[in-house]
Amino acid sequence: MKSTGKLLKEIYERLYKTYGPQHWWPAEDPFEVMVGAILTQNTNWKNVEKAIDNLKRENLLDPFKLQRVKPARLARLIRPAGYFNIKAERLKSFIDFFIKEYSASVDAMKAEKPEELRKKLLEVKGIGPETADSIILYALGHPVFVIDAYTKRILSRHRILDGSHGYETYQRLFHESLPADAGLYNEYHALIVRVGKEHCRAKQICTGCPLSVFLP
DNA sequence: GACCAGGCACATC
DNA sequence: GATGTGCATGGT
Repeated sequence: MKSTGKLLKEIYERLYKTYGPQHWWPAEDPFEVMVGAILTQNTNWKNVEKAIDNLKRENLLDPFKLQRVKPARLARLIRPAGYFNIKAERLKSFIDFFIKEYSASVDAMKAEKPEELRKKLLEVKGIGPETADSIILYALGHPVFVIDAYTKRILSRHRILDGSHGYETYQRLFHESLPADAGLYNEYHALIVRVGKEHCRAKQICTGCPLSVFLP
């Protein structure tokens, strides 16, 4: 019986050899990552890009401008990303937090200890564990592993961990199995999303999946 | 036309 | 603590 830690490392090696670097997060700067992290909740990234392009075109992709923009206008601009009313609210609540707590300074936010920052982010309405960790890893570069629906599905299908566990259980598994390396966590999560999109959708048998060699 | 996508909050049991 | 539901667009 192979240890889980070793298996997770082998899965990473195989994904990296198959797909190569994924160059995440696809954004120009940390603030754009934060906005994207909220907009991509349960939503295809292509739709998020359209919403972000709209904000850029209106020259609104800035904390202070977004704080001032009317909710109705914000919702209209992010419409392609879906759930636009609720996401407009979530963006607003995050931005209020970002300005109040860190004066909209990425460096100030980065100076916060990741565990403390995570707690604070989770108190912001509309930010759950995945969004918080996406911000901490992809916007700030701290080594925190991001768990998403694909991660759970893949671990479940490979009998590594069944689907009945909470977010932190999955995360702990990666943290205990891998070195605390932000570059590695960045690439691994991106690769999981890549293989998930191509081979591990909800109601799809994993045919031709590079991970099929690891199936029980 | 069904199904899905890089979740989260809230109600109810 | 588990389970169900609303939120919504755009691509396959």
